[in-house]
Parts: sequence; C-alpha cells; structure tokens
Amino acid sequence: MKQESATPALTLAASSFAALGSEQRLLVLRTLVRAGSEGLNIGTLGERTGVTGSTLTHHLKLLASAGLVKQEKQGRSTICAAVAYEEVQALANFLLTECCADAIDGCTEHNHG
Amino acid sequence: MKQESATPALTLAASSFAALGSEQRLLVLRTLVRAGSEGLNIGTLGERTGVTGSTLTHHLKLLASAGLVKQEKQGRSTICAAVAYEEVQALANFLLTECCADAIDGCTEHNHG
DNA sequence: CCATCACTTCGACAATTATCGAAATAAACC
DNA sequence: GGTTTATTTCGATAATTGTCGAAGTGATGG
Repeated sequence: MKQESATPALTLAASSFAALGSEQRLLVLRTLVRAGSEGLNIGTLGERTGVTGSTLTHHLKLLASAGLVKQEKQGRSTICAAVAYEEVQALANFLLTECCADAIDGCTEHNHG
Repeated sequence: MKQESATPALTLAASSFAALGSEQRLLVLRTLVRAGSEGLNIGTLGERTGVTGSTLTHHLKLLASAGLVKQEKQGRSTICAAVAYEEVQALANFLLTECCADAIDGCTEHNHG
C-alpha cells in the first residue's frame, strides 16, 4: 500500500499558509507590504490595523517565524517590514511543483482556467 | 488617521490560506493533485494519507469550501478531486496584486530575490 | 427487507490559537 | 537615578480547531 508522507517542504509550507490564514495577519501583512521597504514600527502598525499591544506582537511573531515579515529593533521601537515577495513566490511554487509533481503539465495548462 | 480595513477579497484569501495551513490537509491535497483529474474516493484517500473516517471528512469539507477540492457522490462512494491549480494561481495573485497594490513594482522586481 | 459498505453527522474531549490586561524590560530623556 | 515611552512576556480565559468513536444515512447486493 503506497502511503504518502509529509516532507519537510510540506511541513514548512503548511506553517507558512497557516500564518497567512488569519484575516488580521493578512491585514497586517498587507499594511506592511504597502508601507514598503522602510517598514513601520509596531505602534503605527497598530494604529493602521486596529490590532494593538500583545495581540499584535503575537501575530507578528507568527508572521516573522514564517519568514513573511522581518523585525528589527531600533532604539525602543521595533521596525517591521514585509518580505512576502519571495515567500509568496516560494509558496505558489510549492503547490505548483512540489505538490503537483506528476501533474505538472496539467498545472501549467490550467493557468487560464 | 488612515485605517486599513479587511476587504472581502482579503477575508476570502485568509480562509483559503487557513485551509492550506494544516500539514494533513496539505498532504491530502497533494495526494489528490497527484491522483489527477479522475480523483480518489475517500477510502483510498484515507489509505494513502493515513487520515481516515470523520477526521478526513472534516478536513475535506474545509478544502472543499475553500474551493481547492471538489467532491461528487458516486453511488456510495464520494469522489474527491483537486481543483488547486486555479485556486493557487488566484491566491498567489492576491498577494502579488491586491495585497502589494502600491508596491507592485517592488513585487515584480523581487521575483528573483 | 435485511445486511453490508462507504461515508457523514454528532457529541465529547483534547489541543491549539486568540485576546486581554498587568507586570516586566529596555531605551531615551530629564 | 527616576520617569516616560515602546514593546514584550506572562497568566488567565475564551474561542476555535482537531480527533475519536458511536450512531445515522443512504446506496448496493443477497
């Protein structure tokens, strides 16, 4: 009996998708992406998204550990910036190659529904 | 104070990402994608992934409602097939356009890290 | 019709994740 | 050194999600 098993890539992809799987986190991410490469400090990010304090810290930790956001201490502020570009490419790539594997031609043919 | 808000597209994307954000569901999806357009019945899918019974039903319901999988009753079997191709394109697209919006040139420039 | 098979629904419980406020840390300013 | 500012950690509680087994549904075969 052929049994499928979870590869490291699959595990990693799952946790990245999970990080994106929250409206608040997606909102935070979008705000950061729009803010560009300079990023935003946590206070401003909180003002813009309506998520503040420990909850925001919590969500940012998830986004950061998924590699979608990077954080840097600057004095008493923490500057956050999105690094979603490559990550999203990598995630899309995961499903289109790793996941689709044997069905890869089906994938590319399906690009335009 | 400029406040970001959750658009319908964002809400939808979040729930799709959430559906992908589980190792088991990703495994199920990969198995289905590899099985191709004929799909698999739930029993076989269970054998291949190690997830069976009500748990599998539960996960499939999530995948189906995210539009990543479609299910069809055939006699007493339920045939499941992946429709991930377009969905994944749509999700990647969401982050690269909707989300990146003003930073869109930054996005495309970052394609090759 | 009665039994079996393939699944789904239900109900209970475990595990994880989210949210909040209070206390802790650490930099900046006086 | 003490105070204010910015954020994080902690602890409690609520909410959601995952898992299991038992009972239910509905097709198939005798």
